[in-house]
Formats: sequence, C-alpha cells, structure tokens
Amino acid sequence: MTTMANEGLTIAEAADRTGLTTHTLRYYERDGLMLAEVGRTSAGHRVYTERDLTWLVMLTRLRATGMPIREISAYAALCRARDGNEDERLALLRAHRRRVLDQLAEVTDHLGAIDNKIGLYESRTSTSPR
Amino acid sequence: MTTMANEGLTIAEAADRTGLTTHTLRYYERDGLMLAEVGRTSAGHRVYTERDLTWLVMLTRLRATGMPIREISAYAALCRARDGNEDERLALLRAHRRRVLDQLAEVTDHLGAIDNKIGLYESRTSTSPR
DNA sequence: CGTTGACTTCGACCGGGCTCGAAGGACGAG
DNA sequence: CTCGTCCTTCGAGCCCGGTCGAAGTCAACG
Repeated sequence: MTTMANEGLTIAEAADRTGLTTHTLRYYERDGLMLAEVGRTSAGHRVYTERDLTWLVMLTRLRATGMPIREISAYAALCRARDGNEDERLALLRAHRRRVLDQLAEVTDHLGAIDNKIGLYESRTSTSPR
Repeated sequence: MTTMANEGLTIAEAADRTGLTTHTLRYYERDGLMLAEVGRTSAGHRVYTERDLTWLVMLTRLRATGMPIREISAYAALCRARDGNEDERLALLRAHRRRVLDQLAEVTDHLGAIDNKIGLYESRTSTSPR
C-alpha cells in the first residue's frame, strides 16, 4: 500500500511523516486532540489529509514545548467549535508562550550553574576543555 | 524544634530551604541521590549539613534541566567513589550540557512557530497585541 | 508522667504520556 | 483460495517521578 488515491495517507504514512507511532496517532485521536474527525475508508481505515498532517506538526510543537495533552485537547475543542472564540484560543496560546519563555529562562540559568561546575572540573583535571 | 546545635538542619528545615518536600528528600536519599550519607541524631532523625544543602541545590538544577534520576544517581555514585574518576563525571556533565543546549534550541524553534500562530490570531481578531 | 508533634520506615498509590498485545476484519498478490 | 500485511478496537501495562498514609518511636514540654 503506497498512497491511497493521492492526498489521503494511511496511518502508517502519517506516522512516518510526523515521527509519531501509529499507536500514538490513535491515542491522540481517542483523546480528542484532532482538529477535525479523521476520515475513514470504506474498510474503516483512517485517512489523514494534509490538513491533519499540518495540525499534527503543530500539535507536536505544543507537546515538545510542554503543553499538557489536556490543554491541547481544550485548544482543539475551541477550534472545533467554529465560533468567535478566537480570543480564547489566543489567550491559551499566549499563556503557553509565557510559560515556555519562563521555562527557557530558568533552564538557561540552571545551565549556567552547571557550566560553572564543568569549569571547575576542567581546571582540576588534565582533560582539555572542549 | 528550631535549629539543632547550629549547622545541622532537620528534614523539615532542609525541605523549607530547598523547596522540596520531606517526602521527596527521603525518596532521593533512598534512591542513592545523595553525595554522602545523611547524618542522624541519636534518635535516628536526619541531620542535613550545609554541604548536603549545596548538593541538593545542584541536584535540583540537574533535575530542572531534565537529567533523569538514574543519571544523577550515577553521578553521585562517581562522586562517592573518591577516585580519579573526575573525567567520567566531567563527561557525564558535558553530555548533559549538550542535551540541554539541543533541547533549548529545539524549544526555541518550536516557540517561534507558536509565535507565528499567535501573530495570525492577533491579525485576525480585535484583540490587541501585547 | 502523659500528651504533643516531628520524626522514622515501609509499601501502596497516582498522573502523565504513551506503549503494547490480543483478537478480528479487508484486501491485494500469487 | 490462501497467505500475508495492514488495518481496526479495546483494554492492560509500563516508566517516571514523585506523593501519601499508616504505624511506630522519641524528645520535650507542662
């Protein structure tokens, strides 16, 4: 099974392209993380569109920056409710952005301290820096 | 019970000063994360020294930058084995440093994409930026 | 002395985020 | 046909990093 029709990928292809596993894709869908219902073939097999893929990339970014599944689910629900809730979505994203920035700053700070420690070891042993 | 003797804190004081819970402190100790055996009073109560506190701060930094418990345990073990294993410790820290840097870069990248998304919403709704 | 209260150990449990396996259905290749 | 592959659902299991509670001990205060 290569492509199906053209536009419309199998779950395996979607997994390939997103770097997620088929198990994870099904899990995300179950948990209401998809923006829109994932299509099915007559046989009941999932069909992913490019739109789905695009969302999965965004979803992956949100996950990779630490947004909890619950919150992504909430965001997806807002998007699904085609309403004038854009400000809510925006607020959600902005709150996330803030948290990520804070966390970046914190990690950077900790990293500095770790670097100091590394510096101490370097100055005490024969191991040359870098 | 306030201070005990002077220098030498109870677990509750150590918890206060590190921001960890007493449960977590005991858990860390059980898991071999401490640099040196934590002292005990005659009654069997833990006594934390300033040295312990200093290490707990470092430990917290390692955790906050994502070093797994296992690896911290390995590092602590190296430190406990008073040997010429400084190069191993250094290697461990440098590997961690690398991972943290990579992760910072990745998160920053994802954040950029999220910012773009935010920008789109901002340009589409009445909500003012900032 | 008795009561308080902070401590001890031990082992069970929790929440998040997957990860996996069993059982069964479709379909194309040979 | 039959085989093999890929899919389906469902529910259980796993790893991590704590988190909690029960039951017991000890020192100090009144």
